[in-house]
Amino acid sequence: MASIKDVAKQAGVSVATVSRVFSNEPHVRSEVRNLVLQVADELGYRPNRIASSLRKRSSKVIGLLVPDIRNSVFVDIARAIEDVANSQNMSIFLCNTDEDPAKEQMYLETLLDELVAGIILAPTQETREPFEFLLKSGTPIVSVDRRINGAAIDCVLSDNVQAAELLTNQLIGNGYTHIGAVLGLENSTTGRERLKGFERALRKHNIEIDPDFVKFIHPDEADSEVIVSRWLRSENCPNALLTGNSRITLGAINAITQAKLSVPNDIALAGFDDTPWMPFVGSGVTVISQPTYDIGRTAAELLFQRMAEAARPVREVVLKSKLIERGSIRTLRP
Amino acid sequence: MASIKDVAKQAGVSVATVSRVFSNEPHVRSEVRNLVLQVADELGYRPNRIASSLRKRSSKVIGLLVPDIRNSVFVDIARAIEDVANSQNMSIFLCNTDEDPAKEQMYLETLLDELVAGIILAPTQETREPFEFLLKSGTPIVSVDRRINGAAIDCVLSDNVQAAELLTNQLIGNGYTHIGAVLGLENSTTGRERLKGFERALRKHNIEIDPDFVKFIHPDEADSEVIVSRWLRSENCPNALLTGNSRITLGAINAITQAKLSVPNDIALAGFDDTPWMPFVGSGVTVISQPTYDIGRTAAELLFQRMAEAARPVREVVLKSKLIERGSIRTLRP
DNA sequence: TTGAAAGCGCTAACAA
DNA sequence: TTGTTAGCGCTTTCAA
Repeated sequence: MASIKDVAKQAGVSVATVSRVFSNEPHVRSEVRNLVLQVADELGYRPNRIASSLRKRSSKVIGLLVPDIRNSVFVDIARAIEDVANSQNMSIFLCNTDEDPAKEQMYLETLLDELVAGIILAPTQETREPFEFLLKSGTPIVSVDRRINGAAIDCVLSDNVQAAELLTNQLIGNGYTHIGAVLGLENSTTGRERLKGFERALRKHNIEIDPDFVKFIHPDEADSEVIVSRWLRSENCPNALLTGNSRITLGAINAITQAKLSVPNDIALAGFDDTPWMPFVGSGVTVISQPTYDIGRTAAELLFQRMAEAARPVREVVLKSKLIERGSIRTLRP
Repeated sequence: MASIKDVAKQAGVSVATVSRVFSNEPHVRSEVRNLVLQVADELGYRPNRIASSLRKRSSKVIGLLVPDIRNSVFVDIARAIEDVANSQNMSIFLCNTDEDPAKEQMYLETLLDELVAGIILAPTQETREPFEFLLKSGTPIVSVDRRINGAAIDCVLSDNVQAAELLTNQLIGNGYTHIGAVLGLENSTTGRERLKGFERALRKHNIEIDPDFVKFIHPDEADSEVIVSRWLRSENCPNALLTGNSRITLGAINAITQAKLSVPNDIALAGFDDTPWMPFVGSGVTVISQPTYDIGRTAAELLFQRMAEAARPVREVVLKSKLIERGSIRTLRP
């Protein structure tokens, strides 16, 4: 593998000049630049990114931490970030935290050891304390989907409170008052804010909030199925369900199907997150569609802006979700 | 940030000794080792991975190239690889190629520039030639889901021919003879092998193969919808569909729904790739379930084995898919 | 079992 | 506009 020295020697210039050519620095005679480029091409030279990173104390890589890339929201966000990074000739480290603070911490430390140029994360916790070492490191950070309270970092998320209220109103408007909510973990922004929206809608309509009808779970099919199955077997069973993400929705549908019940005849369903298949399960599921790709793209753009200018004012971008009405809520006759 | 020098000075040993401690080399007195560890802890020292990579000419990162992480197969594979990598204290670079050889080439070069320890890729092409530079680099490589012909590299895929034959037989066995196949790109292993299985099944049952009923597309909803819509409007319309992945399946369902037709009454459907939602679209979709997570895990394991022993014999692992019968094929009365 | 020292390939300050 | 040179932080001979 040819190094910068080989190119310099072969072209009869110094290594500094070769470095300047490949860093697109202006002060190089175009004659010299062309010669260097030609020689580099002949030798098959490519700059060693690791050496460059060591010297500059920053790599051309950004770290991405998500709970689980298999979640439709996070895979869209990841794809968007990768697209933006790619356009800037940068790569991304993919890290799944599984909502586990210890795993998250381990990954963050590794990312710092790798001298990443920046980090985008969906934090597993909302308090500032576990991220203190990260913030102190000075590495540019953007949080997505969730906030870190009291941390002056850029943040991109969707309007969870409003969205949950919208979804709940959709149920209430169709005559439902016994609504069970199955949400993601309570100590995350999304879980908490969606609860807030849910409760706000109920309160505005003077519907009593039954604490048994609100469950926070590890946001996947399995736990969702367990909770919903239990509800379906109980005497005091909700007649409508609010689900906190697409996997929770699927778990709920599974439980309903296994109980030989059907949506929307026996129970109404309104969920978070649109996916390509939501139109086709049953008679379609009414959902909140988050602008997932835009969230990722915006987060990446904010990160690059911060990398370019560390002192710029911190921004929090809240993107609008929209309600997509389909066939999972029938109107209840009073 | 404390460096190895700081630790050495503070502990009264040489940097070599500190290096040995953190590389878990045996020849260090345990007394000295403990002292170094303690001092390192006090100073908050963590080895700089970039410096280590430069010196060792190999990083603790493996590159992963997939067509699109949003594809359910590849996201599972990616997750599995990440799990294995994580257990070895390594990170992964995520790269989406979009089935574009130029993008793939660009990423591969970047990965080499980053001195990755290994690469796992689902190649966009089957010929050896575009990967010549990669093979020459000596970087450990494993291909997943697809082969590179004539390249002596480890490879993990599923039994595409058999699976396609199984799926086609399922349709034929229920009385269908006008079967349209919508498959992924022809120049990939999966596309080609699945066609082979499809044709073999037809041939064994003496059913004529209509070339108009075989389409290779960019494997996503949009193109699938276009093809299937066109078929549905034509006079010579298939009465059953074989779809090459979950997104193609979704596109087909979309086209069928828009044509006011239904599965399985008007048209039968059998597809590749099981997803959590396949049981719930319509009366469930009969599919081939590939062992996606296992494919990824196996690929990562082969890669680590090759990293440990460059000269070991090349392995090709073919994992079994299974047919999952659901409600998308009704039996045709003759 | 330990240390001294060379050097991985690059960037950037400084000098010319 | 170009070159010289000193490291970035680590690993790895080689010698002790």
